[in-house]
This record gives sequence, C-alpha cells and structure tokens, in this order.
Amino acid sequence: MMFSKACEYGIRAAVYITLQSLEGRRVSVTEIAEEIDSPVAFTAKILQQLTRNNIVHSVKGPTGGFEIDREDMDDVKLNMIVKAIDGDKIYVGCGLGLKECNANKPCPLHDKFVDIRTNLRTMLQSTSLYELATGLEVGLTYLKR
Amino acid sequence: MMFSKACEYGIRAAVYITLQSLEGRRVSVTEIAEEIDSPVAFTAKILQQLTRNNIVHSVKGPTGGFEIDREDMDDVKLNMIVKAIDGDKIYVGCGLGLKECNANKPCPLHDKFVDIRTNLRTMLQSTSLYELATGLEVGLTYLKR
DNA sequence: TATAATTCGGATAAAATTGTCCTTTATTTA
DNA sequence: TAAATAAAGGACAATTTTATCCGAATTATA
Repeated sequence: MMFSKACEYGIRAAVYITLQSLEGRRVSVTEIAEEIDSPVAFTAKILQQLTRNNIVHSVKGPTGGFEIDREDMDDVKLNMIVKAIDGDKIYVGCGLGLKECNANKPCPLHDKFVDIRTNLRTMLQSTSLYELATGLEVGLTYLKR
Repeated sequence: MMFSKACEYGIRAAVYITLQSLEGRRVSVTEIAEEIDSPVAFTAKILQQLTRNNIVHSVKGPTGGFEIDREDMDDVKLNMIVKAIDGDKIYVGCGLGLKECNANKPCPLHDKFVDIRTNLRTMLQSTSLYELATGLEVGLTYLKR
C-alpha cells in the first residue's frame, strides 16, 4: 500500500527477530519466513540487506541465525529499515512524480502532501523495533496472515 | 512515492485538461503528453480509463481530443482518479501487507497508519480538479519536470 | 464522398519487482 | 578433522508494471 513487498517483509522479519531476541532466541530464515508468512528465499535476500546495514546481526553455521542486540531494539527505527530497502523515495519523491518539485516550484499537490509526508516521516523516525515487538509480546498485535 | 506511475500521469493529465478546458480548448493526447512530460502511448491508455470512468470526456476525429465539463471540474475529486487507476488498495491495504489486519487483529503498525491514511483519504476526497488547475493558471504550481 | 485527424483497443515489448535454486563460505560439534 | 548446519551470494525465472506499435472506428471538413 505504501511500501514495497520487500520492505513489508523486511519490517515484519525485523519485528519477529526482535521479539525472539527478547527471549534470547536466535532464529533462522526458515523459521522467520514461516512465522511472518513470507517466501523463504526472498526473505533471505532481504535479511542480507538488513545485515549489511547493521540493522540485524547474523551468525553462520549450526546454532546460527539472526538476532538483534537489546540496545539496537531501541536504536533501530522503522525509517532505517525503509531506507535500507526502498531507499529514500518516500521522503524525497513528489506525489505526482515530478523530478523538480519543491516549495519554490511546487506541483499542484505539493502543499497538500507536505503534512501527510511529515506525519509519515515522524512516525517512521520515532517508532522502534522494541516498541513494535512488545505489542506482539502482549498479544495486542499480530504478524501473520 | 505513493501512487503508481499510471496514476501520477492520470492526475497530471486530468489537471492539464482541466486547465485547457477552462480556456475552452480541447486537447489531444500528443499535446497532453508533451505538456505533462509523460510517454504518449502510455498516457493514451490511461486517458481511456479516465474516459470510461466518465472523469474526462473524449471526442474522436479532427478537432477531437479531451475535455472536461465545467461542472465536472468541481465534482471530480482526486480520489475518483486514484480509484479508477490504482483501485482502492490505498484505502484497503495494511501497511505491512497483512491480509487480515484490522482493529480487532491489528498489525504492529496498524494504529500508527490509521491517522496517516485518514489524512490522505480526506485530502483526496476533498481536492477537485478545478482547485488544482487554478493554481496552475495563476502560475503558482507546475506540471512539468 | 474522400481524406485526414483523432481516439479506441488489441498485441506485444521492455523494465522493474518479486521470487526460486544452487553453490560457496563460515562455524559448530561429534 | 569430518560432517552437518546456517547465512551469503550469484544466476535465473515468474509476475507485474510501464511502455510501444499498429490497425480499426469515428468524425470534421475540403
């Protein structure tokens, strides 16, 4: 609706890893994909991106998998995940797709979009993985289906 | 950023047609595509959709082209164009792509998205083609580049 | 009535996104 | 040290979106 599939899977995966890391569990791609209901191999690719961007931490070999440091659960905000996967088009782009659209030379929708975009950015910048995972833990929110 | 390319072109085209119809001019796809800086043939397809949805009016043959009735300039709101081209996924979908995500069984981002989506919907439902075209007329806004 | 201009609509192509598969590399443990 | 397990990464396939092309239908006008 707003993000690419890749980004959606990325967020869901990161939240699930956070939830499990809170319990001290390291999780495999297989388990992640099962739990967030996403294609395994594709999810693996996305996790590689998150790993390269230091958003999650990966460990190879038996007992390996993905985890997130307690500290990072607070420090990693959604905007970092979105940026790592979808780039910054959400922040930069014009609602009507114009290359040069800004306050000086605005498209007809520019001003109307400013608020919406600002709200979105603020939300993404202020929402941490920890916050999202704890909602899950309490059973208030869900990641599947 | 938020809409598909098709939808972006559709909105830009409709606004341009409105602007010209205000001057009593009927415009061809060629002119439209030139003025809004979009691929001609693709734009033609999108205009067909807008025509079928009674958002713009088309006339075949020489002196033919696209136009919008003065009345429709006020009645046609952006949400009608978005719906005609992108469907209602903007309104319906879950931010994280979950099939069953609602207030009863919300995804971790559900509540955070409700506001943003509501703002967007309100904006689209209340913005008319006439309003957008007048900004262009006065030279306050732009459709190109 | 013939011609030219224009939209309509179908078929197809190109590009981007989504998704799969398989080999390599690192690491644990028996 | 050998075997087994898991992520990394490259090549490829399927699907969706974006884009082009061309003949058919419509209509103004010479």
